[in-house]
Amino acid sequence: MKAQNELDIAQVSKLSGMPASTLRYYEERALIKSIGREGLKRIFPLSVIDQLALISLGRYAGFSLDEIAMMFSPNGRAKLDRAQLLEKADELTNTIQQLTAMRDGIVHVANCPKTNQLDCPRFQTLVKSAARKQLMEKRVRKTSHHQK
Amino acid sequence: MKAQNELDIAQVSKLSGMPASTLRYYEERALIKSIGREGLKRIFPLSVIDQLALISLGRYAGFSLDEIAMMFSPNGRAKLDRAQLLEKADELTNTIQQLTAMRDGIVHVANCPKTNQLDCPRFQTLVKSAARKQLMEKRVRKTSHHQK
DNA sequence: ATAAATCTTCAAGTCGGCTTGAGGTCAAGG
DNA sequence: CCTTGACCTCAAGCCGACTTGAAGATTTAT
Repeated sequence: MKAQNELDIAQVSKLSGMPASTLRYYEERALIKSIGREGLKRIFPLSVIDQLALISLGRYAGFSLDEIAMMFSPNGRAKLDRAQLLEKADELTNTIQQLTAMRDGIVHVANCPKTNQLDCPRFQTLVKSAARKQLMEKRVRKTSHHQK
Repeated sequence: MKAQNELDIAQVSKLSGMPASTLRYYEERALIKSIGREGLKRIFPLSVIDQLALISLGRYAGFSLDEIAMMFSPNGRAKLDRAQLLEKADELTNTIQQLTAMRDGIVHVANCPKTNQLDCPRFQTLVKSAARKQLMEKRVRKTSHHQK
């Protein structure tokens, strides 16, 4: 007895690609809201799909769930703050630059004729700049760039 | 009674910028090796500084400690495998591209005149491609691009 | 009517990379 | 000789974002 613009958790899960456990967790964290219950079962509005896509995007861009939560107004519409967005963009630019330097260094080392890479001056530079950045930025990188 | 090319943990900590607890942890994980003890106290060879820089670099590039451990031969010299390095470089290239797309999208949204960003077609595209990537790659991104 | 499927809650577990804290040991300085 | 302080060990805790599992409720299909 569900309206055609309402979804149960299984449908949301299928449409969004997220497991039901994640959806419950997100609701607990107030990132999404179910519109009611049918018996015990949550009913979500169709709009939750867009919200979830936005959440994916935010996560992907490096926002924490707390940050994302703050981007939704109490009524559930997105309220993306321009300054905040540009700040995030800047952070991404930094990260991109560093990763680029890193990648170029790695490629160089892979092709470097020196038998012991530690002796390659360019490698040393790379190592040192990475170390310096770690110190300066106290960057907490738990990044894993591998998929598998 | 320490030779001039040997360091205690406090000196290593100061030179590397890493807390002593991290150094002990790295030794436990067999990433570094102390060369002996003076009483209870660990003595490290000077070369540990280079190794730690290399470890920083590796972490920064997204290697896990396990991966890094495998990059050191039993004698402690780095043995960087060319194929492995190039693979890492490829991963970085992917990450860089995605982050770049993300940043450009964010900047666009920040400047987009539409009042409700969800209505911006470009934003929708961005959101969708992010969602698609998450599904396809099952990328486990615990990345946090923020410092603080 | 009853069994199977699907949902519910809540607590606890997982992962990686450390940090923290309690309690113990040891070398040097006063 | 004795205190101080730098070091030690080992176990436990922390973080974020979920996942897992047990036990119960409800709906749906037979």
